[in-house]
Amino acid sequence: MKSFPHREAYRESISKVIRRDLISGKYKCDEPMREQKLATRFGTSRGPVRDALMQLTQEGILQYQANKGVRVSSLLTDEERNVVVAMRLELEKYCLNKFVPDASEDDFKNISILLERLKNACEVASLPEVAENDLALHRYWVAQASPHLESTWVGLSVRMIMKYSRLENYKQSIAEHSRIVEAILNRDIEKAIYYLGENIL
Amino acid sequence: MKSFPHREAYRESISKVIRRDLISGKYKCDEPMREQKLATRFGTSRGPVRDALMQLTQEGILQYQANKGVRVSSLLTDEERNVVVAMRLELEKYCLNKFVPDASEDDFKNISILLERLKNACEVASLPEVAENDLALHRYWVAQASPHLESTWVGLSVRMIMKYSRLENYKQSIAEHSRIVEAILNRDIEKAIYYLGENIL
DNA sequence: CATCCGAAAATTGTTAACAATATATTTGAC
DNA sequence: GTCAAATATATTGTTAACAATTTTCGGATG
Repeated sequence: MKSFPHREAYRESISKVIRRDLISGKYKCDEPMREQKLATRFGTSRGPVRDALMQLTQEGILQYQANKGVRVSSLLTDEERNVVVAMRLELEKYCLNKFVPDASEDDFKNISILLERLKNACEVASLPEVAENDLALHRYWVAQASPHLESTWVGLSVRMIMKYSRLENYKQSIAEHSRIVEAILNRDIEKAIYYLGENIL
Repeated sequence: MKSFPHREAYRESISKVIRRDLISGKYKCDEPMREQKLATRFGTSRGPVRDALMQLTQEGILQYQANKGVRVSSLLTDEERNVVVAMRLELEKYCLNKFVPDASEDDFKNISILLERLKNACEVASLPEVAENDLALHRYWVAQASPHLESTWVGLSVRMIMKYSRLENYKQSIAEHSRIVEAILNRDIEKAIYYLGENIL
């Protein structure tokens, strides 16, 4: 039994956990993130933790100051959020256009699974779970259509979701995503993009 | 004489140099970047080099594979580039709208200096210099208007410029930026944004 | 000659110790 | 008691050594 398949799981898995904590509001705004504390929490040395923190800084949800470490970044202003929304929508529309015609049966199956997971999370009504599965679903077609732009998309989406999450409308979230996925399964690009526009705002 | 004012210059300065090298095509596509080689080149250990490489990876110009390090990322497709252009334009329009009304005399002076530098670089006709000063000028109003979105902007802009640079039209670049800056100095937002749209594409 | 296997080399991933900086605490003068 | 300087503590930045993985290369085998 291997404890880690490819060693590089560390950086990614640590940043994933911290990202989730940030989305679920576990850290206050401007609160400093201490490397040693996180390192002991994750059972590693400070190295991989620093990697993860730097990645999140680049995504924009943490803020770095020389010799002072990173703090939780202040939220976007309403105007900034609008810009981010517009950019994300632009990006994701392109991805759907690209993804829908070429999608395989496997893709359809994967999307259905992700939608199911989102539904479950919504029924349990656990905000961080909902956020994670919401992003995972969208991320799927982004990654398939354009690996190049995936990291850009992550940065935009996470910060958009942190500002204020409509995600608390669990029923609505289920309905919106069901419509999008249904349109995709029918290879109806127009409809998929239309419902996407209703979902992302 | 201090050898480094705030220690954290390393990460930033190293990534700046590597970014310039990448823009000027010093590395072939898919070429692996060896950490030790870079470390000796910059006279540091591998640590700061890894930091810089990870940052550039997050910007999207390098590509990471577990246990294999980073390679030069393949270029955007034409379609992807169009999306990136649209996103950057969206972002930068917002920044100009925000920046122009509130800009101080110091801001005007700084912009004029940056424009002058760009002109000089264009006359020397050194592509990497032109690219750097082009980005530095645009970056100024982005940073002033929205520090939150600065790193997002950097990622978009660098990848846009790497794809194919209209920058080789040195005369045109000077004219375009002169017009933008002139409009800004007159606090004419409409015109500034109009000329920006002509410049970014 | 091609190919598979294994050892050696090169490279990345992680760690702990050390250096430099920032923060908190104490001390002392007034 | 208050403020400032000095000291101690905590935290980040860097490094070199070690561990794990990947790549390279030589040789045995068919």
